[in-house]
Amino acid sequence: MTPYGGLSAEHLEQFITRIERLEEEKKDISDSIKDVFAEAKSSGFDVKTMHEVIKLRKMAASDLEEKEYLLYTYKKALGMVSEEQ
Amino acid sequence: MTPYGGLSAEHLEQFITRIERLEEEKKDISDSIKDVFAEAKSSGFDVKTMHEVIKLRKMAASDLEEKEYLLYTYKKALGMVSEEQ
Amino acid sequence: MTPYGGLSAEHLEQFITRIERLEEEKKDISDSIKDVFAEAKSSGFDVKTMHEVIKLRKMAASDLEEKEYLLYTYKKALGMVSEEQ
Amino acid sequence: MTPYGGLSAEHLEQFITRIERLEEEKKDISDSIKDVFAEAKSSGFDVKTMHEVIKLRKMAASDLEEKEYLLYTYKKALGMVSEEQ
DNA sequence: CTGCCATTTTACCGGC
DNA sequence: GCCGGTAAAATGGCAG
Repeated sequence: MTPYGGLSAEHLEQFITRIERLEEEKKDISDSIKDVFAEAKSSGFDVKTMHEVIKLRKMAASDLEEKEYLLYTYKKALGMVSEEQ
Repeated sequence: MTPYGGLSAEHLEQFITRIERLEEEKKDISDSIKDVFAEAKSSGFDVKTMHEVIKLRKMAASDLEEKEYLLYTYKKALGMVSEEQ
Repeated sequence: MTPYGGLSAEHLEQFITRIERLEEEKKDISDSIKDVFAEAKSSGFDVKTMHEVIKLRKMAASDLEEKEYLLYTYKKALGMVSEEQ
Repeated sequence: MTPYGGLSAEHLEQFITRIERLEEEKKDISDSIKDVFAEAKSSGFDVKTMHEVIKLRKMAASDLEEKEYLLYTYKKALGMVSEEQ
């Protein structure tokens, strides 16, 4: 059944409103992040490098797992591991 | 003066940590938004159209006209508009 | 039957290699497309609008109407259409 | 100067046409890739795993560099590396 | 048919 | 103020 007739317009309005509210909150946080970068910059740190560091920290955590997983995947693809492994 | 000697390492760590914390919060909100869209979808609404509507609501009237006019110009140049349009 | 014993490893390697080769070609073409857009941009055209136009050309007439109608319905539900529209 | 007057319409047409042509080629390649996967599948290989393998092969190359780079980046952020490094 | 993943597109932000 | 690259969002496609 298509959402027309009954309360659909209010329904839609509610969803839209909730989303727009959340997007505002999200924007506030983005602004806070910007502020922190600005503060760091005025303390003498290089913003671009900080971005790199953060990005790499995010990646670093999962990298090791992935590397081990790569080996396992190869073996599996070639039928070199038993099922329960 | 370069930020070296003294408290720089801790300093940097603090900035990075604050930012990472904020980015987590931001991600939580993004997830919430996704949830709302999913809920709307399972209520029968079309997610893509909802995105369009939200975008339009955000856009100021003058911007809209500008955008529409530019698109029209391009379509005309490519023969994509009929006479009565 | 699992693909193991005999030539499976070479077999897999061949498939993977063929795919990776094709993906490279695909990437080259993507790059070419980017180049053309860049060229158009430096000739003074608006890239975003070009994307829109291309999308519209791809879309069949009936799909377009459908899409337009759906959007109109949502806007109406949200009070975003004036009477004369 | 805006691109209107003179040969702009033809100009635009040419750009659009070139792009559409390239997109067709790209689609052909995508189809070829799909074919290879289908062929592999009917030879008994698991498509999902193949995707994983390909993805990981792409990542494997750059992982090591990244890890070393992370350390370097930290040092740099703290002013612990000299300029020419 | 649904959910997931890849790609593409858009927006943002810092640098010049 | 513009350009470039970087990160997020959105769309589309594929497997299950």
